[in-house]
Amino acid sequence: MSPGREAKSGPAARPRGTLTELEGCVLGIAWSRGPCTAYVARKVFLDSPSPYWSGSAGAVYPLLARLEGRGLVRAQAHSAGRRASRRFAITPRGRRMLERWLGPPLPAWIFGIPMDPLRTRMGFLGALPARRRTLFLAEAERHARVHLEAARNELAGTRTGGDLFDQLVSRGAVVSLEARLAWLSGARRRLGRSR
Amino acid sequence: MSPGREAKSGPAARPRGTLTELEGCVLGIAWSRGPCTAYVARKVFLDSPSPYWSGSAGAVYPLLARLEGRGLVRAQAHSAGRRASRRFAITPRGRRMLERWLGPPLPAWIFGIPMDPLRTRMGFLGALPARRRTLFLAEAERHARVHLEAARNELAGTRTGGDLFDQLVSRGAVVSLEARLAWLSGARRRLGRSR
DNA sequence: TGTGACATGTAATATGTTACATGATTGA
DNA sequence: TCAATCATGTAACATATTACATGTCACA
Repeated sequence: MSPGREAKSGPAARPRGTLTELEGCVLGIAWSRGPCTAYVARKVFLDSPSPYWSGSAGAVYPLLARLEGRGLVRAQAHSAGRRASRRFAITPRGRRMLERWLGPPLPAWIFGIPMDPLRTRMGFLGALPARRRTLFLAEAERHARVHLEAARNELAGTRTGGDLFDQLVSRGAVVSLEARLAWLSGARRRLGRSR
Repeated sequence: MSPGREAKSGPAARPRGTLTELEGCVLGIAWSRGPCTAYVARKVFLDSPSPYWSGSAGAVYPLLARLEGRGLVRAQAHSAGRRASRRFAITPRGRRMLERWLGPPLPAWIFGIPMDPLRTRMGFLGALPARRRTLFLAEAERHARVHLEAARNELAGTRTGGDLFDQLVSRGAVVSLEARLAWLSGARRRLGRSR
């Protein structure tokens, strides 16, 4: 009945032959964009509306060095203009690892309830005076609408030009934000009634 | 139009007077459960269907020591049976910090598109042969149904006994899993058509 | 008397963040 | 020529994970 728990991808003694989420993601970028520089990979995160990864240089450059050390990408010298640079191409081995990371099978935690900092806070909202609770929900709903709008524009953009899987990703973001907005509205009504 | 980006809570030179998500959460637990031991706080994560935090001892014990050092909780000696133990009670200062963490105002990243490892993978599904893509979606949908069922049971449980905010949290998990399931079904239909 | 669950920690480790340093390119 | 942006890194750091060590309790 209960879906159960399993070790999640993270630091400290990570099993050999696995990838962190960020590593899998960067490897996927190297696959989908073809040979690309570290900065191009960073750009994906820097431009992404999802705040989960910052795309910080301190994450991406060492990560690509790590993937190179494991033989999952290969660096090619590449001179853009006068400046030396390196392009990372996925290797056949990297390709196999990417497929394994994509699954199936997938570790169980992947399917668990995704983290949502708003939901986390909702559980402790009783610690706020009623007036601030109302403000909390109003602010959350306002921002949720803005983000939903942005995600819908993004989806419209991918419909003309992006590939099918980009569309599905954008669609996933939209439905998740729609669900959150609906949930917030429900919470506001619920709390309004029980005031 | 675009919601923009902002520094997220994380390690390295975190601004004074802020809390990580896990710290805020544990502080909230100390508030909602009243004075409680570290193990009670761990239990919340260990028993939670959300895989985001493991509730590992190595996270929670040092975290509570940190909160104590900042004067946000106070440890009371407490002998359960013969064994010495410590109960952590939230202080007035901790209470104020909790309220600040809860917001409003909240940092912008809180409202961003939540992380979803399934959505991340969807973007690279083109790297799999069509047959494995189908398996991926089938497995994902199957697990999604199981988790949704569990979340609905959880929600039913909070309706009889839990407080209002616990209900809202459970409800949030349900709508998020419903949205994900609907999205996965849509993706399966979409990929089936374009085969 | 021993086995397993409960409970409290510590140690070692990999990760990703902020902040910084540096050089190239663009354009006002 | 100066500033801003693009681009490639490195350094210091806090965090949370796994794995381990240890002790207590119930109960068979």
